[in-house]
Amino acid sequence: MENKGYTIEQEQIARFAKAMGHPTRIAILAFLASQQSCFFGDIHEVLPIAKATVSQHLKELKDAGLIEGEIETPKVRYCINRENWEIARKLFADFFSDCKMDGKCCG
Amino acid sequence: MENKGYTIEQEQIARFAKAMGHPTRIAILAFLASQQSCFFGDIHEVLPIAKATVSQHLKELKDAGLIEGEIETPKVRYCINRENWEIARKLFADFFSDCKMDGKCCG
DNA sequence: GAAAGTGTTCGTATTTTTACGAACAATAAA
DNA sequence: TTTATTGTTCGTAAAAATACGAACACTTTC
Repeated sequence: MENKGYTIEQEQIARFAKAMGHPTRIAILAFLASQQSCFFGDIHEVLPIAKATVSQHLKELKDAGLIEGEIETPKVRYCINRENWEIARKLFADFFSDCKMDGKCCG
Repeated sequence: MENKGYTIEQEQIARFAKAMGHPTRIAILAFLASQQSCFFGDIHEVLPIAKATVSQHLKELKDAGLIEGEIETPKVRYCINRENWEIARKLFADFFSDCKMDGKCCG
């Protein structure tokens, strides 16, 4: 249960990054963000992998908080989790602007 | 060797994200970005893991293009790769702003 | 009730990741 | 030449990630 010396923010950005660390999951997020459709079947249709695998990737994105799922019988609708999406956007933006390098490496 | 239907950008952002998908590597990047030091020994000193493991994480960050290493006998200096850092910054920023959701999920 | 459509879960196999100590290489110092 | 210092590489072990088909659950339709 101990965090091993990393900050909460570092753990959080790593968790988001890890969830985004696979092309399939990036494609899923991009598809959902594009608002073309939110149904599992349509997501599966645009991906070159088995539905069981798609389901698995969706679960990871959900566990990371980037999306949410909701049954809409007989289909399942997945959505970007807007709140966490904004948190992630900000975390990454801040992370990348926190580079103090002004022209060269440290002394 | 085939890309499986994902775009170059999707593959690229996934590659960056994967490299950032571990708290230790986020901590390393933050440390390097903070310009406190660039030497392996100092990086190792602030982390709770064996030097072999630190070296391994550094290699992954280097392979992803986020940092670069240079021998400065008898030490080794690691730096943020500014060019790719900027590419990554932009990729993530664009990715997160590409969410078309205006208030609710898709129809 | 049987059959079809939609996804999830299970079991499994393969690969990758993470972590460590020990051994190694290279230079500098004694 | 021996000894320290600084990191990398090797070998290995354990855990996690990735992918698939088969089986399952649930509703709707026939």
